[in-house]
Amino acid sequence: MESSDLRKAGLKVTLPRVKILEILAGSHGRHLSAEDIYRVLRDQSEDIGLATVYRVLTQFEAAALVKRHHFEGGTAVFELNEGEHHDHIVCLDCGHVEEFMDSGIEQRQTSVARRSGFEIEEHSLILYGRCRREHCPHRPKRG
Amino acid sequence: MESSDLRKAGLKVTLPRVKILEILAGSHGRHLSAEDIYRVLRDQSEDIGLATVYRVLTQFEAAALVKRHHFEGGTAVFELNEGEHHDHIVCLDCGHVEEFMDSGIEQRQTSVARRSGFEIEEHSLILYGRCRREHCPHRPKRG
DNA sequence: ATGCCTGCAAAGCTTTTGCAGATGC
DNA sequence: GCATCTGCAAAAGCTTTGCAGGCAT
Repeated sequence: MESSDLRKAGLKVTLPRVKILEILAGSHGRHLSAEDIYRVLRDQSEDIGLATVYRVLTQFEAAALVKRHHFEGGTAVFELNEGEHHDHIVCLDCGHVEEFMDSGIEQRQTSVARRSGFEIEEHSLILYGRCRREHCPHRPKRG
Repeated sequence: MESSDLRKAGLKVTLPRVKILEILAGSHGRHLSAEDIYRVLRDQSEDIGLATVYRVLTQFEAAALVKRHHFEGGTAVFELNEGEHHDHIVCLDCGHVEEFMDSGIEQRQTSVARRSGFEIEEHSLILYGRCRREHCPHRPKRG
């Protein structure tokens, strides 16, 4: 994920865009909100406005460079679009997010939709639960 | 769905609450936003504030009288909680919502979660597609 | 040089909250 | 009578937009 991807998407290679891509790439699968990214930028002493973060993320989404998700709680989170589709399990205690893909679920979705006379364009599947790990601090906020 | 349900939930039987229950019950499965309900109330010349609609819906949700869903677009929609669980297919053209339940999907969700070390508390599954019906006007706004 | 980008501030939209008065039980 | 409830208006939270200047190509 680099500058060439920006060019390919018809976007000029600018500092904010490159920085935001880097942050998403370095998030190790964590799903970041606009505010999260903005905070990281400030920590790096980058002079980039929150509005720009939103604008860039929206452009990235339109260019299919990132995916936007609406987990519980009003704020959207973003992750790099690595190509292969997956769904999410979110821990209600610690906010930890795990990704999964189950072709059985995908298939049944398609047939359920067809049975109802729909042609699926996309879907959103989010499981909410408890991960019960040692590191899980039973705090409801994302770390 | 009547006054007794309110009492059972520890809520006083007041005009706004009864009216809102009625509107949800009379929506024939349509999923209404707070604003939708507020509009219906105004049409009925009921002098009930939008803040009250939100408050009542939140209380109803806590009392498990209604379910809240976040379909695409920032606004939440509500439906009566009739007991049996189901998921949703939303038409991207006309906003038509169909409900479904597939025990195969439910089962696989549980096993996928267990495999990841989670215990599922709840889930959100929404399919987005095109219903392609005669009545489907290809307009993106909810009718 | 030109047109796309950005920062800032202000606005937009949905939802929540504070408060004084009203209402159910 | 007393606690709960409601209307209004104001605030809050997330996100978008207008505008004037800045930067990539």
